[in-house]
Amino acid sequence: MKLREFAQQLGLSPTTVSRALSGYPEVSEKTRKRVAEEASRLGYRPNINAVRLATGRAGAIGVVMGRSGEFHFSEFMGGLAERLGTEDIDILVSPIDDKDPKGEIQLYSRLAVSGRVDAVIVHSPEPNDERIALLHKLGMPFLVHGRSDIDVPHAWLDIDNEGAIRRATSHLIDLGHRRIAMINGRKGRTFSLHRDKGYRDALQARGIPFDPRLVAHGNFTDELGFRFARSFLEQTPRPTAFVAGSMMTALGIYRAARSMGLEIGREVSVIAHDDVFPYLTAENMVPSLSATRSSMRAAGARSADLVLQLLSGRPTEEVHELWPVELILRESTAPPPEDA
Amino acid sequence: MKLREFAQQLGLSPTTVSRALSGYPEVSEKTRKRVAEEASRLGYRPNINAVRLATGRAGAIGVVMGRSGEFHFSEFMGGLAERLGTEDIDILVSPIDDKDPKGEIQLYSRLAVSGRVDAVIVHSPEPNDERIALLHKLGMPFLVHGRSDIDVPHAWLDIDNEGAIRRATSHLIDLGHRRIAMINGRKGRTFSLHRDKGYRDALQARGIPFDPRLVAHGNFTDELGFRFARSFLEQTPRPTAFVAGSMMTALGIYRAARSMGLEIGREVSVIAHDDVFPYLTAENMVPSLSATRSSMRAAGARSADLVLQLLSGRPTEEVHELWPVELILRESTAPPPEDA
DNA sequence: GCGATAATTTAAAACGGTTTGGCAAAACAC
DNA sequence: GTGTTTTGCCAAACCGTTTTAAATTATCGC
Repeated sequence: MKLREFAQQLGLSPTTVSRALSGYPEVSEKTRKRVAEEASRLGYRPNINAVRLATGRAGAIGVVMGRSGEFHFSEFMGGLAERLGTEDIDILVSPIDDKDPKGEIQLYSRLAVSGRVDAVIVHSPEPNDERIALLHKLGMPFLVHGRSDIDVPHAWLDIDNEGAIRRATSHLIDLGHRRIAMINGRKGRTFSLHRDKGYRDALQARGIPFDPRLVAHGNFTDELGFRFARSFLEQTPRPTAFVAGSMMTALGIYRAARSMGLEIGREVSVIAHDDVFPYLTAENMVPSLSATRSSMRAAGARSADLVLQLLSGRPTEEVHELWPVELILRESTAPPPEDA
Repeated sequence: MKLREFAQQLGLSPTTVSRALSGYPEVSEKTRKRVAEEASRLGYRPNINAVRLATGRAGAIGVVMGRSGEFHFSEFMGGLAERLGTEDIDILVSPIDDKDPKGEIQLYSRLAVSGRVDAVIVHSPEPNDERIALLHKLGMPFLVHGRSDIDVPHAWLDIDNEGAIRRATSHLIDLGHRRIAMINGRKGRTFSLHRDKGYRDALQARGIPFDPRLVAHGNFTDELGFRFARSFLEQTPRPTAFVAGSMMTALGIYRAARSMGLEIGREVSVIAHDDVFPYLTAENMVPSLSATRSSMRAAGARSADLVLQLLSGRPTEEVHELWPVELILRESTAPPPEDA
């Protein structure tokens, strides 16, 4: 049913009906109520594409999905979708080929120009992120999940990676560890840099020299966790503790330690970052995994909120949110063995 | 820039330009080429919402995302997005609260009525799936990822769950196992039923009685894998082998076996289904995991293809695809120990 | 009860394309 | 050279809303 017919049945003009449904003040309460009732009775729904054309709004926000190791992606999306489910806003997913770094910037460009989204979310930014510069230049509203040092105003939601890793590392030092390895995320991403900084600062605060041979960067996969952990553990003296970037990395570290006959929580301590997944929990690992924790799903939900705020006019400079990260100690952390 | 202005610059009518860009035959090759060139030179792009309004097409396909344990979701989405990236079709993600089974059918209903999608993808169907009946009734094109026994024509893409599990189970029997436990997916889903059938048939073919105490159903989480495996292994006599529904389940089983001092690949054999994730690979587990394997990402990409075919008029009855599943034997499977 | 003001409602013009039906010009048959 | 097709292009109608500007009706002060 079209607006025209519907309005006719009500004995009103299309204008009034439209205003009534959109909650404009120029229509009397009585009329509004009648319109709302009849609409649900007769099942009238405005044609979404006509609305979008007329308003110039796309009614969607864009999310760019990387190709590799994005297991936290569905959690973030879940949160996003959860929050947006009640609004009339869609989520538009675009894929990006990780291997072609040029392609990504083009993709954002297309996304912005195409008018299919009202805003986009940028993930895993870099300190000087081209995408942010581009979106700002194009005037497309966007929220950064993470942060950037770039000299361009941008709204962001980030977790306190630096503080989390500083605390985790400090805790390991408190326990007596001196050789602490760090398996971090992809080089060049802001969150990796922040984590690096937290790690270094914690060491420095206790006068422990930084050893580049104990730090590795890479995607959050079980395989890299294993390979890096393995190569670190083959050094002499070997590290007595690990700080790791993800649950998958932690799985790899557990595996590596086990493959070398080392007992986690006694000979090797591990703290990893946990994004909180329903299908793999730090608490259930054996031994249970000490973790810095922050819910990816919650971040997704909040991101949706913030984007909506941006779209309804809240100034970019106001939208900065830094979330604290919990440190949860479990069995995988303990003082180093006597002989280490 | 609008079509009007663009056409004017070319000295053509909007009609001709529109046709030229859409590849209609009524326009000469020379003109078409000129239009295409100028379009990219001047950066003209049709307004997507105007196109959608005029054509009545939504230009998007819908995917409903469950809330729990959906770690394979991002892989499927990745495949989908990859294939759809080249088309002018968006992916629209809608969330569903798993706890409210009534909500899901309503969501599909809204999705279909709202006109925001041209087609939807239905996941993890049941033998008599309400959603399928609904979509058929509403005349909304849809592709089922999985299959249903329902008496309603539906296009589907499925993997041969039954055959895969039959082979896996048979292989374990060949190795000498007699007490084989099965940790399957959620009860009531077609794929779980198919796997159950494959399991039972394999047993029956060898005259091994079916023991309901060796079968469990539930979400694909590490935790459930652990709990079920643990309780099975506490039985006497205990099972000597496991067939499991997912990588996460396998992690749980590994953990359970280890927690009871049992060696996987010697005292306990395991075969799990592997959807192929970049961040967690069966080959890298210790011991490496024997698996039935089928790429979720490939299924996503192919699903996109099939949906496009449906939309361009291919009859539903023709769109049925059953994918064979590889069985890859690694270290986690071996003959049962002598004393078992 | 009248003019002024406020509260409602409406007709018509966007929004930016696609598509139908028609009309010249060019190509063809004879 | 005439009548018939075919080819290439165009004017106008249409898709279903929102929104602007104007018209109507209700309310109010006096």
